[in-house]
Amino acid sequence: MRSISTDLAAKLRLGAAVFAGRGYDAATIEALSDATGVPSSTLYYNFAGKQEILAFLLQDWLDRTSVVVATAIEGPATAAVRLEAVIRAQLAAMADDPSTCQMLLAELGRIDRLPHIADAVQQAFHRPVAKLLVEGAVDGSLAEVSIENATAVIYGAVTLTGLHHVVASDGHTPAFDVDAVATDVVGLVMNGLGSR
Amino acid sequence: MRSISTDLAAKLRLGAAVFAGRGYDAATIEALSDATGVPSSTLYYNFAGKQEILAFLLQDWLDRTSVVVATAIEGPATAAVRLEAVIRAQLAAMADDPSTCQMLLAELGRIDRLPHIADAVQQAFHRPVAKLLVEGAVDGSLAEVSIENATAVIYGAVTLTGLHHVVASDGHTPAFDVDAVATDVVGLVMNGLGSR
DNA sequence: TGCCGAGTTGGAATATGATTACAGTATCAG
DNA sequence: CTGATACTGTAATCATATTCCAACTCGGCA
Repeated sequence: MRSISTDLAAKLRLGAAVFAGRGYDAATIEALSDATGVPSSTLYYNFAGKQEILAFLLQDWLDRTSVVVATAIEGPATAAVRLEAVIRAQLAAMADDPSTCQMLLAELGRIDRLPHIADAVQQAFHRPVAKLLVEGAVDGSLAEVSIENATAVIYGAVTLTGLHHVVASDGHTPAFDVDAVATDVVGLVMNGLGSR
Repeated sequence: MRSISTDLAAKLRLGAAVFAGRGYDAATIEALSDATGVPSSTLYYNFAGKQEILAFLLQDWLDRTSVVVATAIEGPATAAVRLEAVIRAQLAAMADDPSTCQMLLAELGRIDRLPHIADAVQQAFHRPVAKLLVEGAVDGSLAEVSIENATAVIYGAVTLTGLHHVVASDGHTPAFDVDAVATDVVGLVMNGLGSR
C-alpha cells in the first residue's frame, strides 16, 4: 500500500457505506469506484487489492478511535469512573461512523486473518479496558475478576449493543443516542442484573 | 433448497470447518466439495448456491441450540437461576461446535441479509433472554432494566467471550472449559464489575 | 522553456471461481 | 421391469478481481 494522501483518504471513506451496505464480497470494485469517484485503476495503483482497501478503512477508523479512547482513559479519577468514560468514547465512535463500525463487526470472525487490524482492535478496545481492570482492582473501585474474560465480556457488550443500534439506524449520524445507550451499558457492566 | 437427507446433512457439517478456516469468500465450492466428499454438482442440485449452504449450516446449528436453550429455560426456579442455565447452554453449544460458531459470528454484520438466520438467532439467543428479563423483574430476582439494551449486552457478552475462546482453540471440541468460562460470564452479568 | 518522475487514468487482457446446462447413471418404490 | 427421482461428471457460461500498459497530468527544476 502506497502512502495515501489525505485527499484520497477522504474520498475512500465514502466507500465504507458500500462495504457496509452490501457486505465485503458483494461490494464490487466498480461500486467502490463509483461511490468514491476514484477510478478502479487508481485504486489498484494505491492498494494491492480490495482487501487492502477494506483494511485501510478499518485501520483509519480504529486509529481515530484509539486516540479518543486514550484521552478518555487519562486523569486522576478512579478506574471505575474512567472505565465509564472509555465505554462512552467507544460507543460515540461507533455512532459517529456507523458504516465503518458495521464493516468492522462484519469482519469479526475473520479478523485473525488481518493481523494489523486485530492489533488495532486490541489498541482501541481491549487494552484500555484491561488496563483499567488492573488499576480498578488496585484502587478498589472495581471487583477483582478474570481480566481475559471480563475484557471479552465488556468488548462484546459494548460492540454488539452498538451494532444493534447501528443496524437499526439508517446510516444517519450519530446513529443512536449515545448518552442513553451508554448509560444503560455502563449500568449493566458496573452493577449487573442481580436485584439488590 | 431441497429437503436435505440426514446423511447429506452429516457430511455437510464437515464443511463448516472450511468456511470457518478460510472465511466465506475464500472458501471455494471445490474445497467444500473435497472436505465433505459431496461433488459440487450435487451441492448445486440440493442448494441454490454457496450462500444457501452457509445458511443451511447456520440454521442447523441454531435450531439445535434453540432446543437446548429452550430446555434450560424451563423449570420452576427464579428467572436469575434460569438465566444462568441459559447462558451455560449457549456457551456449551459454542464450545461443542466451534467451526459453526465462528462462521456465525463472521456473518454477524451482514446477518440482516439472511433473514431466516436472523430469526433463528433471535430464537436461540435473544428471545429466551428477553423473556427471562421480564420474568425476573416480576419475581424480583433480576433488576429492572431496558430489555432491548440488556438483551444486546448479554448477547454480546456471551457470544464474543465464546468467540474469543473458540478462536484461541484449534478446532478441538469442546473448544474451551465451558464451566469455567460460564461461571465468569454469569458472575459478570449478574454482579457487574462494581466493588461491593 | 522543456525535461523528468510520480501519480493518475482508460481500456484491454487474463485468471479464478460461481453457477448453469445437460446427459448419463444409480436407486428405489410399485 | 419400469418410471421417477436423486446423483454425478463434464463442459460451458458469466461475473468480477486483478494485471498490464500506454497515455496523460502536473509540479519541481535545470
